[in-house]
Amino acid sequence: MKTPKPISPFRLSSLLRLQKDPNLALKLFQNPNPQHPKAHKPFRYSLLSYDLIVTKLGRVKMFDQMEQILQQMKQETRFDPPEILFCNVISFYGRARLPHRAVQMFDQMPSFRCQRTVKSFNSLLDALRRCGELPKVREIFMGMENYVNPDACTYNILIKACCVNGSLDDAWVVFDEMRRKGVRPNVVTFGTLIYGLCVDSRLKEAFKLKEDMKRIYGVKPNAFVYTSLIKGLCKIGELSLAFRLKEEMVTNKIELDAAVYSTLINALFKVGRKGEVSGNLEEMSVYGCKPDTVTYNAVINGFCKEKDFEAAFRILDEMVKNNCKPDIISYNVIIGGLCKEGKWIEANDLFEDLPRRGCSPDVVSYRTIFDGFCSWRRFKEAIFILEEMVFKGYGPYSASANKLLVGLCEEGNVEDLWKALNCLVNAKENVVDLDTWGLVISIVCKMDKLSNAFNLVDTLSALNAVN
DNA sequence: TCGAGACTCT
Repeated sequence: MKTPKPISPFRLSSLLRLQKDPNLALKLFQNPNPQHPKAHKPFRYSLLSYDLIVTKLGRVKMFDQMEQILQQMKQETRFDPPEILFCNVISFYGRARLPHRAVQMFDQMPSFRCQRTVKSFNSLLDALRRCGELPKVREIFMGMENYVNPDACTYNILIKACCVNGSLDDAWVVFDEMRRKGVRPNVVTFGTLIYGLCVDSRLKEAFKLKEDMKRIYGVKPNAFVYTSLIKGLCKIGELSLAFRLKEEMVTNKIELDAAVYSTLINALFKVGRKGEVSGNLEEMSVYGCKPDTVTYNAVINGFCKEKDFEAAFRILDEMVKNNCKPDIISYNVIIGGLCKEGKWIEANDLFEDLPRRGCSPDVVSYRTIFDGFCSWRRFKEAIFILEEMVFKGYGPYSASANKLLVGLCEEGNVEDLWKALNCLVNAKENVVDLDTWGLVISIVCKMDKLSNAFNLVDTLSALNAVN
């Protein structure tokens, strides 16, 4: 058999682009020519292939492997890596809540022969904002003017930080400073401010700003601005005004997107107008926007609230058919709905089927199914789940844990009570309230030998140590 | 994926 031709650096990039599995992509990158072991000169990796593999690894949080590739890239002398690559790495760390590593990457950039502009500063600011490191955001912003000129993006990040923090007044201070420094606010600036106002239910001000942005600043509102306003109107039950706003988008030739419809569909279900949902879904295709996972999730949620699980499962099938992958939220909604109705067998079936469906349960899935078992007094099943979730580092809702303990006390089931307590000791935070403790102690003392009461004291001190 | 949103659980 003929040995295949060795892979060229150019070909490696296209193969990396096609490879969806990050582990396989990494293997491919590390050993592009398994058929030609060491017979050739060192492989001349292109900058593009570095960029592709770093992005792939960063997206799935394979940070150790990503750092290794970065070190390898540092040794390359044939090119200087572009700033955007590091901006991406910084933002991966921000999304993964690893502020230290974001700062580290920023600090190391010069050693990669890469100059830092306002873009890297912005990436770092946003990463720190996501991690809630607001004092650090402030500190870096104060210092950055010695190196670069803050741009609109910089101020937008600061405004966002204020809005998320619930301090809209501070957001206005930043907005004023932005204008004083001669930086023109753009559509993101206004979008962020309007979003903040809507979340705070200050709709009057939000609508005024929408007018001002056009009239005074010459910035046209976009779909993002409209969605915030529509959501704000839905929240106060003004659905007809919300729909009128959607019509205004059509009149003003602002492209409708799935988010607008997800918001409206969610609101329709909430006020019991589910009959209008399918009409809206049809209208979406008229405007050329396809429902996405969030839209479908809103529909699934609506059906579950109506206890129409058949319809909910039908939507799951429809998603698959329309090439729209259900995510963990889609499943959590159904599992939660089933649990609420006492259909814990069906809920557990779906829960256990998650891996086969290509979705791993998250902390919400565990808490939901655990609460379902506790509410319907399926204590054996609950303890089984509790063991698994604590092992994974997830903790239950406090109310569910208390339901379990109280239930076991009522049943006088000291053995299972013991098991549950041992699990809860290993949970990250103390979720058992004082009244429940009192009950547990009195039951154990009454039911069991004194020795267990001593053990219980040990358990209690272990919990206190955790606290 | 240098900056903004819509869907689940508290």
